[in-house]
Amino acid sequence: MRIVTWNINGIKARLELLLAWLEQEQPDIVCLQEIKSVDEGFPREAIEALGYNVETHGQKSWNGVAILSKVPFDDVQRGLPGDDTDEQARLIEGVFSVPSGAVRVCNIYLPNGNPVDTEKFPYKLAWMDRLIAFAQQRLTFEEPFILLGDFNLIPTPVDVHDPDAWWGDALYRPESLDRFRQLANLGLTDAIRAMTDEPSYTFWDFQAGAWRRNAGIRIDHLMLSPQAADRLEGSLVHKDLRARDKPSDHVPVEGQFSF
DNA sequence: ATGGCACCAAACTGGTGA
Repeated sequence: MRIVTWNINGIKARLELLLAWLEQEQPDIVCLQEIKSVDEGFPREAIEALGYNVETHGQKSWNGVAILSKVPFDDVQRGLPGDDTDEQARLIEGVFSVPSGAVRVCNIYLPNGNPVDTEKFPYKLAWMDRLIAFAQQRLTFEEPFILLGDFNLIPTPVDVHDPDAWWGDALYRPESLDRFRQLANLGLTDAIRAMTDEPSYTFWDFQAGAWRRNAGIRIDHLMLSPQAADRLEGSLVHKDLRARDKPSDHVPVEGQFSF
């Protein structure tokens, strides 16, 4: 089973590229972030026509997440628990049946957190604290659990073209990294790092010739419970998509599993 | 080098992103 995370930076702006890529690659489950659309505006029919089931958790203009799956959904949950006042659409989770049992796939768009001297940064940290509690609960199921998405977090210096320039950014500073390590130390395996030591960037800014200079960062991750990590067969960053016409600034990141 | 580019809502400019 091929499971993908992709921040598409606007479903309306990226629909043509998404449809062509789905037809070409035929992934089993695709988790999208930053759909920037309300549920009613999401082009579900065009995606369903390619054989996918579609579940969305949308929002006007910003944020928004969706899961596309060839396997039917057994269950869907929307929103990160722990703060009833949080109205930002940043989490959707699906449960799927596979021959060996159930697979739980949780798709997140973790807050960016910049600038750090605004309320955006404490919001990011509080969101991460809630995510740690959520993941801890999910891990008690002792089942294949895949927490994937745009984490807006650079795990190590290998994951950034210029560590000194980025140090202090909300994506790469002690408060953010502490929480990411707490999350990983619950027992989650980074699917890319389990397979390669190469930098494996997943984002290149639209600005300043970042793609041309390979000035990238690795911020899109698949984090695996032990039961999911045991089934990991490979991983892949679809870097070629960054060179297409009208690309997203993020590329798809794929985990391959023996489910 | 805080600007550069791209998206969205919806004025023809500003908010947001990373």
